[in-house]
Amino acid sequence: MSPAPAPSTGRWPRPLVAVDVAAFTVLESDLKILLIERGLAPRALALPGGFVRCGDVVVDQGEDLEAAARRELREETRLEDGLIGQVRLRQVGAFGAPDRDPRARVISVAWLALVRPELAAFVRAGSDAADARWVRVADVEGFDLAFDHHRIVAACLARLRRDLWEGDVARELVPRAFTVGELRGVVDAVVGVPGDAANFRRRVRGLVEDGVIVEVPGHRVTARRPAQVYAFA
Amino acid sequence: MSPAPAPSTGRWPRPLVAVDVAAFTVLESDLKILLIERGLAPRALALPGGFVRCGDVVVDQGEDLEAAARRELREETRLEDGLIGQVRLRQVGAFGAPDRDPRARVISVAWLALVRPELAAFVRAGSDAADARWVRVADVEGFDLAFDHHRIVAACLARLRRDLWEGDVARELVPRAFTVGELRGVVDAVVGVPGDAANFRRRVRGLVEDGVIVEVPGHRVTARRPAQVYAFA
DNA sequence: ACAAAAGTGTTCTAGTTACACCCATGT
DNA sequence: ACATGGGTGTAACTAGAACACTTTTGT
Repeated sequence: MSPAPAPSTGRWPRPLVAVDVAAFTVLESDLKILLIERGLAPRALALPGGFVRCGDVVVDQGEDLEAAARRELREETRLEDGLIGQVRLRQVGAFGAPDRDPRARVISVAWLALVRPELAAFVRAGSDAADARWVRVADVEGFDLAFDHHRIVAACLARLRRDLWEGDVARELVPRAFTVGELRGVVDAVVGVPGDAANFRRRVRGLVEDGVIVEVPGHRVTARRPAQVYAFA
Repeated sequence: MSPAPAPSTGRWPRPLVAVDVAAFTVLESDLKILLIERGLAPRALALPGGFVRCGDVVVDQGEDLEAAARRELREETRLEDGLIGQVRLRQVGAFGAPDRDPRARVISVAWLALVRPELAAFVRAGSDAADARWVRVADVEGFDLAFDHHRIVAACLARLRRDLWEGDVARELVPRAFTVGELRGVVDAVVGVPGDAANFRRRVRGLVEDGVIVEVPGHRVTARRPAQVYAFA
């Protein structure tokens, strides 16, 4: 709810509040997640993230949760402001189990981010990160992640798969212009197993009829037969 | 993510972290939500909730977020521990916009709770609440709620409707034993508009065949024709 | 010519909707 | 008898899965 006895002062012990971002992309037909190697404290692989800025708490209450997530993503990946602005963030939930960070009570709000493959190439380590790299989701469980980040990744991944079709998640993982085959490749990568190409095409045709996707003049010239190019409306 | 420079001490300004619970039930064919009249500070209607206990932050990090929500619900409704234990809580999300509470930076984690009508009758105001009452959801937008609780209510309501069928939400809103008509009444109340009775029955029959619902020996004797009684498996 | 991907068509099934209808019972 | 809710039947429509098939290109 909110304070009542002790408003601004902080008579009770307060937790730290952080944001963590699970950024996904599709590269080389594989669903990948962005992990950073922490430059500080527990030197392990982790999701990009950090503490929410609270200002001085009296005249300035600081930044929004989403703004914090976007800022952390920007700082640790060195993606420019303009590029990060294109990335939409979805809140997945708060993780606040008591000893998730043994050093202090930290409650973390997890965010899901979808990054276009074109942008994904630009990420490089920044600020608190010693390294930043895209890791195959299939390989993640083999890694040793900091804190409860394995749980957070699992939750974000579930959310991503759940919202694949509704909530136009796929649109944020393909280049602006794409062929049906490319879109199918992305969806297959997210789902994990390939689906029927014919049915997929039908589904896309439905989206075209609904105006969600529009046909774009050109044709993509591939190694094989050229395909019609589309774009999200 | 987590601390690194300043772990336990709190070098940066820390926010307060609260939990708010949107508890729903169905009474008199209406979907209702539990609101309390705050006994403290901003004297307005609000969701039951309060601050997360963080222990001393060094040897004891305090309680889990869900535990905090359950505790607040128990304290402010005076429902016994055993009864509250039956209520399942689902996390809806974190609300942390900068000036949602003008007095201090407060980040609140919202929880959705479903309460059986049998239990709903037992709630009465407790601890920080001057009053506690069940309010028709349809009437809520007319009320003046504390902080951003209107937003929280909207999010929880959306979540409730979304998960109505999957994630067996309905089971937590009906008495242990129920007739098809009663179950339909609850679902209709949540959805807002009544559906087709015949199709609903068919759907329930499907659940029976799947073993989700089982037929219970007795018959309910109503004002009209007695109906078969069912229970969730 | 051949492989490979683009693109079309067809069938089967299951689920949802809408609506007509009978049944049992308390008043 | 009759209104009311319990309970059944059915036709129309829709979405999806499975799979066979043709077309177009680069090599």
